[in-house]
Amino acid sequence: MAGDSGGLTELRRGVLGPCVLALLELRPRFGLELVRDLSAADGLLTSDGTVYPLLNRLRDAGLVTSEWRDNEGERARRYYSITPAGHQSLKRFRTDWAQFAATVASVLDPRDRGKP
Amino acid sequence: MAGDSGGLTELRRGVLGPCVLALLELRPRFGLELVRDLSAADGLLTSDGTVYPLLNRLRDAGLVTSEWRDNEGERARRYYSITPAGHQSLKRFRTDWAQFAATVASVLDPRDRGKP
DNA sequence: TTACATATCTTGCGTCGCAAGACACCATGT
DNA sequence: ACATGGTGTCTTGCGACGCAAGATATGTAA
Repeated sequence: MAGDSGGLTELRRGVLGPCVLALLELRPRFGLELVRDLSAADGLLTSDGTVYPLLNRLRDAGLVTSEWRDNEGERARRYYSITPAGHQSLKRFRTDWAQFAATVASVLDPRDRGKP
Repeated sequence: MAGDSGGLTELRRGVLGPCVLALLELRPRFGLELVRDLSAADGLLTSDGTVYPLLNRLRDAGLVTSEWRDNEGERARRYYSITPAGHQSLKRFRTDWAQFAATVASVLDPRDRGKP
């Protein structure tokens, strides 16, 4: 159960998808690049085995598209791009997340309830 | 997949336990009372079927204790109290959560990350 | 050749929130 | 007496998803 240092793994559930969308909103990226970017972000991700199924789910949901790019002097890599539906989904998640995080913070720290 | 209004269910994973601890930190409560309190908090919880297994897990982990109280004029109810280990776990989660929420917010909303 | 890094993808597993339902108790109404 | 509805605890089956580990393929360097 406690493979990681605490229950942080469970926290990542449902967050990784939107985070991928947010990264793709800046520019298209390939799979391992996303793994590196998310790992760099305070260890949001620990294994590439998480990302490829996740990207497939996002693609099946119509939130991203993928395309092989075989530029000269580069390896052939599959690049993912966000779709308009992905933009919309991300936009909605941003407000959902803000609300959710605020709710959790208020339960965790009831002092801030009344208001400063 | 989109049974609820978004993927909010997944967000609750790993958060409900600490939220229960935070409520028990204020005072002991019984199961259905926790259900009502968490439901009132912006729908952090939807079913009592979530809470009783969760309380068992917290008890097995030594984070809460439970005790039947049969006061006169009241129904017999099982009250849960937080333990010192529960306090410690909650304290740690508060910092973990603050860090995690900040990380997610920064990925979702990349402000001044030095990188084109 | 050997060895290692890069890159994509698959498999099996464990956790946990959820809906639905079972069971028991108590108060009230007819 | 009997039925009804609210309260309270608990169990079962399910589905979603992050993770570790491994498979495969290719490019670069010793």
